[in-house]
Amino acid sequence: MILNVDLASEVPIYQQLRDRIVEAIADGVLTEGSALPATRALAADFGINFHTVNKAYDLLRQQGLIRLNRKTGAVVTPTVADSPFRAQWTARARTLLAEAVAKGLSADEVVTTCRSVLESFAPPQPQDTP
Amino acid sequence: MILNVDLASEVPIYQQLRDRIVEAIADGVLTEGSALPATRALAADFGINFHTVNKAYDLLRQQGLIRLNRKTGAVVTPTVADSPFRAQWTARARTLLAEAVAKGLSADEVVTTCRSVLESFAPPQPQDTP
DNA sequence: GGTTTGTTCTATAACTTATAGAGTATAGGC
DNA sequence: GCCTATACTCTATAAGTTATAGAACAAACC
Repeated sequence: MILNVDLASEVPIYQQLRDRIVEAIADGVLTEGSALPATRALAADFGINFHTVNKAYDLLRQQGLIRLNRKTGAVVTPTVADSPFRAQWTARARTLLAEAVAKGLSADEVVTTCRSVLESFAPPQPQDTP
Repeated sequence: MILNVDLASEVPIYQQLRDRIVEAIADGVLTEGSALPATRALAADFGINFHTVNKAYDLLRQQGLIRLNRKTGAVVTPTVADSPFRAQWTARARTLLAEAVAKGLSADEVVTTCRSVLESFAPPQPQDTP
């Protein structure tokens, strides 16, 4: 798993880590049951402090995307989008979509962009294709 | 114009203000040439410091959505989504969309939600409908 | 028992958020 | 032309956030 984190960015490192892991889950790179690297190992990889990785993992745990175990480490868990999540997600989407529209993009352009991003996710897990 | 800002939220006030104004522009509540309230007046409305409003306006100016003048105040300007904006917007959309997919929403559900949010924007300016 | 892993605690420097007051520029009235 | 109202601009400051750091603890596993 390759997580692209920019240490020079103004976006907090723990947030970038969280975002990249969420994207990896959406991508299907990380599937249910996949183990994430140990906090100390991942921190060493990026040359950052393990507390920073800890914070990213903690956000993911709060969101219900991973489970943390003493020895097992962080494991991706199956999740269901509940009603509060949907409402909060829609509110955030509203802001992002508004930004595109305010900058003059048409609704169709925006939908097309979203669809193409979504298509780049989750390559259907290899099934028997006779 | 009613801007719904939550002073108790963990989201910075200036960011909420910016987001609500962007949404008002997308909504068509604020159109090209519309004047925003004066910083001190808006600050007084919310019972916050005018510097905080200033920061929100400054973000909008950096994004090219409004223009600031000494006596005229803040005015909504026509904008065009350039290539860097599109790229950066798509990257942000990727993170948000990934979150929905990671939480188990289907691509279709997500597209439908986006489309319905987009439809709630920009009631097409009243034209002659014979 | 020792290793590996997450968890917790305290501490600290640099940056961000929000507030505050004084200063400066411009439009319009006298 | 000068004055005043208005609102942007600069500097300062307190509180909170981000990232780092070291030390220690707890549980699972070999």
